[in-house]
Amino acid sequence: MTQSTAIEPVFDRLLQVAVEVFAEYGFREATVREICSRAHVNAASVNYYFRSKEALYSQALAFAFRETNRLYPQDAALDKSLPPEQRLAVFINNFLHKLLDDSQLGLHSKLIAREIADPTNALDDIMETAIVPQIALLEDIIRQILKYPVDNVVVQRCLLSILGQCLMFKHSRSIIDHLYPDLVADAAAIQAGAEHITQFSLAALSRLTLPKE
Amino acid sequence: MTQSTAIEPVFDRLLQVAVEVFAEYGFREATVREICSRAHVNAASVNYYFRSKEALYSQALAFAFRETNRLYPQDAALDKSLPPEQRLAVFINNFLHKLLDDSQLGLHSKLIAREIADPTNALDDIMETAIVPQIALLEDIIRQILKYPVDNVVVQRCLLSILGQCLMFKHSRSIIDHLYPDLVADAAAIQAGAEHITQFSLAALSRLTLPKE
DNA sequence: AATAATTTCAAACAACTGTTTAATACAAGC
DNA sequence: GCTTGTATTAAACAGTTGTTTGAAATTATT
Repeated sequence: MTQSTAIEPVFDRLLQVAVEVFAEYGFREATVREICSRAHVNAASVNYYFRSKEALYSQALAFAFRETNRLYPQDAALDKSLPPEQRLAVFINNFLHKLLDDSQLGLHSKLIAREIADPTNALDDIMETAIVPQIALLEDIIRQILKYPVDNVVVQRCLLSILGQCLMFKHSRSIIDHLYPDLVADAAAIQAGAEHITQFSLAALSRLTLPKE
Repeated sequence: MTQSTAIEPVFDRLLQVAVEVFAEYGFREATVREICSRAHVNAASVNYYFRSKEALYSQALAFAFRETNRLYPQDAALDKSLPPEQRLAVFINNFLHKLLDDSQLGLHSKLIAREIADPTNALDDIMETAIVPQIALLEDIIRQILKYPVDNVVVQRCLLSILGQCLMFKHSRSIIDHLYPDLVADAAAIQAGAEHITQFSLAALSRLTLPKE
């Protein structure tokens, strides 16, 4: 009897290839035959090891989340002894690299971005375990930067402002590549992008702390 | 008697229904039969009036762009006699309403957002006519706000920061609905969101004008 | 080595896809 | 009337999809 945690070559190969293909084509356009072909296994293997294409997708999505958080842990951002401005810088830099990594990890985040932009039933399972904690972390950092107690809604809107700047690079990549191809050319460009978002956001946050007229 | 009937020609009905269905399901998952069924026409009509499903999609996408720009023209943002801060406020407010409109227009922008997040061949045609002018407008506004001549890259990054905050509401709607459902509840919430993004961005821009290191 | 359990495989299945076809309905013009 | 061009229709087509099947190959257990 096979469990989901069992270590089997074919099982693992299918999972990894599934992330690739689902990221490239999306759930519907990706075909079981393509996945099996790339994994060099018979076309019936998906239904043998996983129950169905949908179950494979669900597991591939969970796998992608696990991998991104394993390879880019948010340790430094979690360290509450650091000044919150620095924690924000680390968070953004980490997050952006996670999104734009050219290696296999880029595929992970591509799959995740697809799921967020066009959710399937699998998103609900992921939301609580993988997304909410990240959001809570960023919320905590923002609240510390704002210092003075502010309305929850203000914190939430600032969070969306920061997150939106980062996700822009993933969700609207087609536009960026067309308009400003140099902006995401290499690792240095990503670093520079992260620094800009950090500066932009810190500048905005520091202004919001001042009482307005 | 056929002339006095209020129903629109088959061609127009197909185009409108196509926007609906493509926005709801995406290009691949949307079926010709579903579109024809909702339009109450025979399944062969798509190939009769349009050449193919792909050609229908291309025309539906162009139609969606035309509609959004017709119903939410950027007149005020174009008015160079206004102070740039006010033009930015108008631009963002306009853009956000365009994205989050609950009416038929919401479908238009949903279709567009799909295309941007997961481009097909149809995007290239749209890019020059519909997207580039909007970008150029926003670039112009930002450059005026920054006052002092700055590197093009700085302007570009600020533009992406602002655009990203807006598009967040469209591309990551699933997350927002899950975490902060009240933030996009009604027209007032959208207005408040636009005001936040404007304040957030103006605060950041005014800080960036100061010489740093 | 013999038996049992598991894994692999080619083939078939049933449902669905976009598209084509060929017959029909219908209007306008002569 | 008839002809002509357009519009609509049901049916069929050809291809792809996820999934199932049942036999063969492989591995594990005794």
